Amino acid sequence: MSRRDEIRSAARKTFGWSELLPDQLTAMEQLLESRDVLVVMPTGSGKSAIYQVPALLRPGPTLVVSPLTALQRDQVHQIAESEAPEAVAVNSAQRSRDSRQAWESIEEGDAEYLFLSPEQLAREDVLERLDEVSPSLFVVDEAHCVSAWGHDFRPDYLRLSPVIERLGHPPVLALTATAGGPVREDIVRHLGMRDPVQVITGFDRPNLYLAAQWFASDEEKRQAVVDWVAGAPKPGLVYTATRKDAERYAEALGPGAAAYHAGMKANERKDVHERFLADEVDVVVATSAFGMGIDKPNVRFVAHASVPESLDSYYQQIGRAGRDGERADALLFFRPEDLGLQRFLTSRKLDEDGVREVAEAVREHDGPVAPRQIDEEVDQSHRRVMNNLNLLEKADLVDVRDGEFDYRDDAPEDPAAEVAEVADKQKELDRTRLEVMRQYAETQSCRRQFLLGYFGEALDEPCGNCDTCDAGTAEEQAAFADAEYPPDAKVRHREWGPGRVVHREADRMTVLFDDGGYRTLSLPAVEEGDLLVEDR
DNA sequence: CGCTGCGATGATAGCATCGCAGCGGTGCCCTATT
Repeated sequence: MSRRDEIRSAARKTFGWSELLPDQLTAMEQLLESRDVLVVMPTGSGKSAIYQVPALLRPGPTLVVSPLTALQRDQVHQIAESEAPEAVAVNSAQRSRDSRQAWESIEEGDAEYLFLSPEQLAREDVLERLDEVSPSLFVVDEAHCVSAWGHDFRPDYLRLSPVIERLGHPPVLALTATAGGPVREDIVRHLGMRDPVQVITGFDRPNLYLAAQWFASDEEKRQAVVDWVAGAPKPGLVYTATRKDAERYAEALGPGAAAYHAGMKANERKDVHERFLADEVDVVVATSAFGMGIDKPNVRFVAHASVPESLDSYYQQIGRAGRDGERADALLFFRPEDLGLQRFLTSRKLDEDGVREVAEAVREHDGPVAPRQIDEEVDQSHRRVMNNLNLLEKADLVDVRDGEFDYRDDAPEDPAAEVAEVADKQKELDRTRLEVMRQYAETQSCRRQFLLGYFGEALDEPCGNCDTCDAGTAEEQAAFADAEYPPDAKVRHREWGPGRVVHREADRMTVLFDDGGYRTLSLPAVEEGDLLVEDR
């Protein structure tokens, strides 16, 4: 039996899937060839199947790293409803007895799928148990979290690579619905994926009507959001930047609307979530806390009452609309002042004293030392220690082998200058990502071309299903987009070096540079100063 | 970065303006109390 037949047969017998998409099949096949695979596919297109089936055909258990315990629970239940072998999770949200039983099932070979958070993988006792059971597949679900959260919010996401190595580098599968170029590179680098096969399906969601409205005053914007949502087909989602706004808008929208944010009690959040899925709540007004793992087909709009911090987040959030393929609206209510809040939220202040303290602790060990050990020695929160360790690694001040840190002999005693440089670079990238978000909001050209260009996908003609196409400005702008600098074209800048074209508009273009983030260049200046050459 | 709320000030009777401090998002985890 050929490998493909083997896969198809297992999919049919165990899960009852009579057909697999070509991309699914390709990814599964590569995993069985022991290749690392990065998959970027829309939610609802069967990403989970990509590990669920090959797991059956490889000898050991499959480890799935998942960011939320709620997601883990859902996945365990979903697998329990199929004919597949048992799935279990180990986390702090369940009774310790359940976790103990989960380990036993895995160790005895009864369970095939094990769900863990990255934080679990920072524990020595967990790693020792994993050593014993030798996972044969290492899956990172919602892999964009590596890039989105790893750099500050959940630093253990950047420490998965040593875990993978310790386990003998089983094939690594990274799954996500949203990842542009830099995010993909981040995932590959931080997971230490080896020559990964990339399976990327198109980003376009043609049934989403894209639009943005510009406001000068906060009051007008608020009124416009409320009026528009009141008249829009339901159900829908409204994203706000703050918890307070989520509550305020929910209040203004009346009884059909409910707020959702991380400041609410767990049972209230669960209740809103469930009532939304059951069509008992028309509109959820939420912060970014709402969304991951939500697969509701009939969401008719995603409105943003305030800009998110990047087009990556924006695309992720609007992607929750129109999964049924019917028309849905993605409307951004934009006010330039709102960018200030995002600037604040994404600006991480360098913890200079903390880095020094952590560096000192690492240096005091003559040989390599485990992060866990430093965590015990230094009086800082786990998150803070891990972030500071990550910074030392990024600044190249330590050698990291098998997950252990060794302060380099040739590194300066005081890490401050080197670490500041690395932190500044990250900050600059964040700043430029936000700037592209502003450009999307203010663009006169086809919004879909802009959005797809950001993800490295060229759309030859204006889409005809966005506000700038309706207004005719997209057509005017399109006339400028000659063949010279199409989206994704490689260029080289005198100062910033190599980069990729993201967007082209009348007399300016936006380029993502490997060093320097997103930059907008004036075309006359480029031509006059001979700043850019095409780089093939 | 920009909004909100507070108290002090000022000009003159019920309020207007200024300055300044505080706040703003995402979730693991595990521990000490009810």
